[in-house]
Amino acid sequence: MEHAAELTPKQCENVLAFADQMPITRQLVTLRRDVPLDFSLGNCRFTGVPVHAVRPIFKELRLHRLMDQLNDLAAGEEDIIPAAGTESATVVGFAYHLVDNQEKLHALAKALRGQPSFAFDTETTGLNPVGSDLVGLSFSWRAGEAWYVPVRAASGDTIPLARVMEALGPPLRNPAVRKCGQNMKYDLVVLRQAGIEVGGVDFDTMIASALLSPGRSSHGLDALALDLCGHRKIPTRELLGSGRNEITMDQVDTRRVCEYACEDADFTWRIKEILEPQIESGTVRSLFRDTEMPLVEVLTEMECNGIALDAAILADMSEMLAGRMTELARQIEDAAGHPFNIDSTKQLAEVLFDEQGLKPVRRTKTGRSTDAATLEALREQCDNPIPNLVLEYRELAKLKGTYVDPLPGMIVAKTGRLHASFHQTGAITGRLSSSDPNLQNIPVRTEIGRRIRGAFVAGRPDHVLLTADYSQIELRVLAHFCQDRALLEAFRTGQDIHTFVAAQIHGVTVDHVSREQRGAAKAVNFGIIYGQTPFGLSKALGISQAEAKAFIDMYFMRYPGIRLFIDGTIAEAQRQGYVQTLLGRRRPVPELGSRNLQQRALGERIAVNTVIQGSAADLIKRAMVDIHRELHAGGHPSRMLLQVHDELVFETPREAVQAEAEMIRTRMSGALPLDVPITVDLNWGANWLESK
DNA sequence: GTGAAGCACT
DNA sequence: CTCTGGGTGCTTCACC
Repeated sequence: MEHAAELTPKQCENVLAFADQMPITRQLVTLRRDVPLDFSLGNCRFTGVPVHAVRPIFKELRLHRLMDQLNDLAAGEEDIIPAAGTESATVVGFAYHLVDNQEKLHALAKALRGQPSFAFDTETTGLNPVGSDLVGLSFSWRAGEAWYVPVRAASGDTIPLARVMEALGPPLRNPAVRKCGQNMKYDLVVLRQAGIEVGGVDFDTMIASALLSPGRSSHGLDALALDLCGHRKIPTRELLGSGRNEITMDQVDTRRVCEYACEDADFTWRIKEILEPQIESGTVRSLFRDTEMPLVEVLTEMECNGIALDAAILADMSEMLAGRMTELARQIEDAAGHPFNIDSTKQLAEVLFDEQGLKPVRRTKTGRSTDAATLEALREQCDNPIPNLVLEYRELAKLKGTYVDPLPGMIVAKTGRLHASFHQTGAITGRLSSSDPNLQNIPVRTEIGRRIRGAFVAGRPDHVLLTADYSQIELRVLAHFCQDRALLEAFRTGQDIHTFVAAQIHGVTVDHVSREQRGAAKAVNFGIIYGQTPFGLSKALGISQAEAKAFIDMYFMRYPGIRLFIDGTIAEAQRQGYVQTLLGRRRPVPELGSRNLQQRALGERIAVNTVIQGSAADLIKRAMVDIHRELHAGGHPSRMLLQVHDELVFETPREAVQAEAEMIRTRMSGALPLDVPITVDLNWGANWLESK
């Protein structure tokens, strides 16, 4: 028997190398009969090789066509999977089962009901869980063994979805059966749309990894399987292709999806077995168990809820912006004397600096900067109209291209709403991030930008959007950490903190503080959080560096506790190599070990900022979990829609808004016990703009 | 496809 | 003398 295959010489080399180092303990499964094979790969010839020795070679090299041929060869030996409990200790292999009839389905469901815990994964038609359809589910509760249940396939019969849900729904819902998964929120959203609310959400490997190894570059399953298990997973690209030829999972041959999906569940289980003991014995146990894992379900619900958008408002804005941008473009090109692409920084730099003779302010890595700060400086230094026109053009282009035009197209047809993704491991500090679309950077600063917020509306009759903002949360966290008496006192007496600080620094009473004095105090207050330098402050306030330095010195003299906190935090980071937030979230700060002065300064800023920003993130996460529980306890009609770092947005019936606001205020201000009061500002209205 | 520049938010 | 605020995600251009 000879099976020729088109292999590159390099692949042949790999096969031979792999076959050579294939110890007998790497045999995947024990075949009932050995079928010696003679075959050739390219110009390499193999003779008398047992099937079971060649299978792992093909598998490791992802030679699916050859695997198919091999399976044909071994026809009649389908049942090569050792029955439970019979596998020998030397078998370290893969036993992946395709559940393609009712009997197998019921056997699986029965097995799942009997497990104290299992890993599961879903395959879908898309990357965004809302609006994607379920293609199949995979399960595993023992390393090396997994099951795949197709519910939607390109070819071949599948068991009707209703039957699958009937069988698998009970074990999935059962809170007594602990579930683990990789990025479980994704699967929870998918299954919720299929009518299943998964219970017993217990262990997310992605989140565990993020807490245990915050310095890792990736917490993806592929990376974890490689690093923790030494296993190179089938790349998704191999099933779906890439670019214009990309297909969806429901178009892939079910047997190949089975291999892929089972591998996901299998390795999720193996990784959970590795990480769980580390979580349970480590300092992050409570953070993981009491905050991050419960938050998975909160975010699942937020994503399913989505937020309504008034597309007509944005359509009007788009037209208005287009008109104004055309006008600006014409004026810019008139001034330049010829048409050019204003969006191109390279072309703009040529116009400004080569043709118009303006003096470059700052260099970028590749050329001369044309950013907003540069254009503002150019506007001041000459009467050329172009910088100012470009500034306005840029503002409008940003709003139109990033928000006004794309957002309406992202409304999910089935719900009529926007469903952003919130990423729990997105930010190294512990903050959430948002994407597809990012609803955490909707404009608010400029008048025209704010109008976009007006398009985010309460989507149900007689409802309002209710927003709850932590007031000065990072400064309160700072006050809590540094225990500076003056700062604590300011918050305890309910002062406007910037006015208060300005009054203390200038030695006047709060009612004698000028606008400028308050603005300067505010800039310094924020600067402390971000690790600002005299240079940065002087730029922010338009004062000299000497003045800025004097102001900062005065600040630290007035609040010596802050200086001690900053120095102590940096020293701790140097000693331990990492910093820690209120709830014990860690972040390594390797920059502090750098020989580069600039890098070390960055490390110092990172250390201080992470403690403050990360602790504020801990706080709002706790509040979200508490509020979610209260909402589910019953009697509360509000839905949580968005989180924007220090703000939560809810949709609430107008008649209940007062009571809901008070409940939310209580939960948010009581989320964690700080040594300063935590105040929450609540506002509501028909849209996000009115509720601010 | 990838990196850089620029900019929206907190 | 040089550098000079933490953390994200998205769009566009330019280049490979």
